[in-house]
Amino acid sequence: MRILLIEDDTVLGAAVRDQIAADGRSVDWVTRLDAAEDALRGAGYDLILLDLMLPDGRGIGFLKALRSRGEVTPVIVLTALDQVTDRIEGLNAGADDYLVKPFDLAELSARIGSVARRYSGNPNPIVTHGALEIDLSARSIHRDGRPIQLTAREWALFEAFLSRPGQLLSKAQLEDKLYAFNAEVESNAIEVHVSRLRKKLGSAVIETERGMGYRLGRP
Amino acid sequence: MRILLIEDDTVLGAAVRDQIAADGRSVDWVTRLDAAEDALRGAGYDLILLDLMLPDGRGIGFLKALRSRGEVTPVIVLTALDQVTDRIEGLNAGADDYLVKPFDLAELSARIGSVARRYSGNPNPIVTHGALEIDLSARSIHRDGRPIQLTAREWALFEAFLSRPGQLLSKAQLEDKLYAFNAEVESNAIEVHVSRLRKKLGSAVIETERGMGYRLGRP
DNA sequence: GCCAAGCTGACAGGAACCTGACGGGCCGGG
DNA sequence: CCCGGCCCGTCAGGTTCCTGTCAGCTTGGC
Repeated sequence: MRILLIEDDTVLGAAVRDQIAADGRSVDWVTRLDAAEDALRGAGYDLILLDLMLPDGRGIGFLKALRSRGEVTPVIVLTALDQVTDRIEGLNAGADDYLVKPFDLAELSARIGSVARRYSGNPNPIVTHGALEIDLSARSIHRDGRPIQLTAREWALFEAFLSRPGQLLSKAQLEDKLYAFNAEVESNAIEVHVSRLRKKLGSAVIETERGMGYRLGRP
Repeated sequence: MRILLIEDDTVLGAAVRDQIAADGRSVDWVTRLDAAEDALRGAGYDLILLDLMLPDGRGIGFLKALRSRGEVTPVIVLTALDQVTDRIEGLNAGADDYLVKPFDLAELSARIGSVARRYSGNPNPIVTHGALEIDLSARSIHRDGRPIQLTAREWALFEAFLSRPGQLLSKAQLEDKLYAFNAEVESNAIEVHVSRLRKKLGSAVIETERGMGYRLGRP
């Protein structure tokens, strides 16, 4: 498993690099986006850790450019706590996960392990859930051979359920996953997204635990 | 930490089970894949030890099926097949580690500890009470592999008993736990909820101390 | 047998949830 | 620069089903 770390803070970068190495994974560390471009040209990375605040450009634009040219390598964004809008923007741009600085290195290892399990090893990482066929790396879903298109928010929501099958997730937890911690969603946005997901995926996929939250139903 | 051991060799199985128990971890041991399926339906395992040669099917297929339905529980494969192709196959199928028989039991402990540390980020504490398996974070209860659905209030009540096993809880204490301080409950709401809980969980779970209150019965 | 305490089926009110509709914001094309 | 399409948060009206209350019954102590 090869990881590309894009981080200009030398202290944090070194700590992250050492942590990844201690987990037995291979890591390349660059501090600038142009260096990252060069590294990616060599290809072969399984995961990108991307800091959003860099000296020579905005990480968001880099991520968007990456996705727009069809790059599917999973990206975990590292962002400072106060950049709330960045976080939402990053999700729309195609990030797979977030870590808000300052983050626990053990947490980083867990997230990397999670991504690694989902994407690596298996050359064709198709997950099935009932009649649904889910390709996590391509972010596509099929049912009966027919493709189902999800929007960014819908995918993020569905992924939250997929990563913890059977787990009960409260609306507050889902809001934390979809939005910044303190981003106030003063309405029933989660309910609406669940409703839209059910319409696309089938009503039995997500179950409601009234008063407590939602969970992914057993296939 | 709950571990599911899938191993048909009774001598080796017993040795492994005893070793894990000696390490202070909880083990369930099954000898067939269909029994493993049943055990997993109850969910809540933190690690699976999987023998690849079993009487009722190939372990590889089992592991692939597990991963294809989104199960992320780490798996350590136990195999006598000391061949490169089998190792590669096992890892591609989603195994996290493997041990080639005959293996040293201390080595097994070390691998388990390693996996436990790596995945300690997503704890899934399972409490058992008699035939009930309770996952507090997922808010799910299983009995004989079958799920039991509780409402929000019923959970709050049951949690109050679980957090103080064997201790007598008066109705006033339970009311404080279930409702806001000044919420006036002028009726037998607690009695009603206890009744509903007993109907779902079994009548022996909660005992009545006439004139005093309720307590969680001995399993 | 009598009374207090607890149990449980039934029910109505309302909190929680669902969903169709709408408009603002963003983006790409013309 | 304008226009159309899409995504997404908000809102309102309808629906579901949780839950407190009550009444009648059972249980247990004396």
